[in-house]
Amino acid sequence: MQRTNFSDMTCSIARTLDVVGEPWSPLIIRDVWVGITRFDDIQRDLGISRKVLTERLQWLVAHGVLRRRQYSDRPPRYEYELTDKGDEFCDVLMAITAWGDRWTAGEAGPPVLVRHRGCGEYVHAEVRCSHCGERLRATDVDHEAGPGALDQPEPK
Amino acid sequence: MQRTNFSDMTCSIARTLDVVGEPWSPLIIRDVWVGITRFDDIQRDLGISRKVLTERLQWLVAHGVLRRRQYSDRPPRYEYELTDKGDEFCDVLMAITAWGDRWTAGEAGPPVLVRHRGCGEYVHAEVRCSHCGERLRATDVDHEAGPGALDQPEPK
DNA sequence: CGACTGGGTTCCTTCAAGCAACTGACTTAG
DNA sequence: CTAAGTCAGTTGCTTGAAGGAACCCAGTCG
Repeated sequence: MQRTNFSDMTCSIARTLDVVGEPWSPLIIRDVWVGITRFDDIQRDLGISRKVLTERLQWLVAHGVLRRRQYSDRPPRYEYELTDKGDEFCDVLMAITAWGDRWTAGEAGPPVLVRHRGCGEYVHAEVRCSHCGERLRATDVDHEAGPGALDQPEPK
Repeated sequence: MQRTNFSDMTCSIARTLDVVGEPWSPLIIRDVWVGITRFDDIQRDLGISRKVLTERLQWLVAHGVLRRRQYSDRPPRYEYELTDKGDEFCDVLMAITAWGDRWTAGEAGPPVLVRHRGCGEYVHAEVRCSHCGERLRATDVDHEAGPGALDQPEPK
């Protein structure tokens, strides 16, 4: 874990990054999401050291993002699956994918296409207002202190 | 920067995390977004070491997420602002905020409320389909190899 | 029994973050 | 003019996390 304790910050972004703020965790969650759920398969797919994968998986399980599911009794064998908490983190992954497709894919184009089962099209994630449904851009919103804020008047 | 070269991976998530995959960069971008744009103000707000802040800022400028803007000629003084690339990363930050509000805020509730200028309500980011506008959840999409994929048949 | 699979664990090295002090450019007040 | 203050870094050292490689254990199967 990072040395700075981001979970102590009064900021949802920082607290989230405390759980998934290094690169491997989002990639592991992504792998589990697309069906790569076993230790060796994840390790092979990501090229991550077994030690770090073990630690990340334990961390993500401890933080309720993943859970282990036994898929074999003899011998006892486990795979990982997303919890609801992990499921909803995929919103973030989709937003990251959309940004990455736009700014890091270069000439080759996106490595992965996202097809929406509902409409059948290749789509990307759009961030929209939960109330009126309009596109939410950086300049469309104001930040105000919420109930969980400290007594600081400044937005964080 | 991390030792693993995530930019070499054929994966938009990994390439994005190569640029912003440690906790400080998203927090710095968030600060600049909400108007905390000067070195000392960012440093004070985040409690980050001056050394790391310098490095992160230089990195983000080099990767086109931030740019420096001179706000004083005598003495020469700079502040940081979002590029278009950085602007669009705020979509990711809004998705992170929504997830964090839901899963990390606890009893206190969200520290920051997001008010949509368009409809005036306190809202959160919803990830929706760019084509039909429906909510996009983890189980609503399929991943398929795209033009930038290697010759692997597996989704990444 | 040996080979293999699955899922780790251990040890050592390297690198990035944290801390504290320092630096340089510039301005302003006494 | 000098000293103090602001701004934006830079430097040196320590510490913790990641990477790499080897190793380990439990269990199954031929």
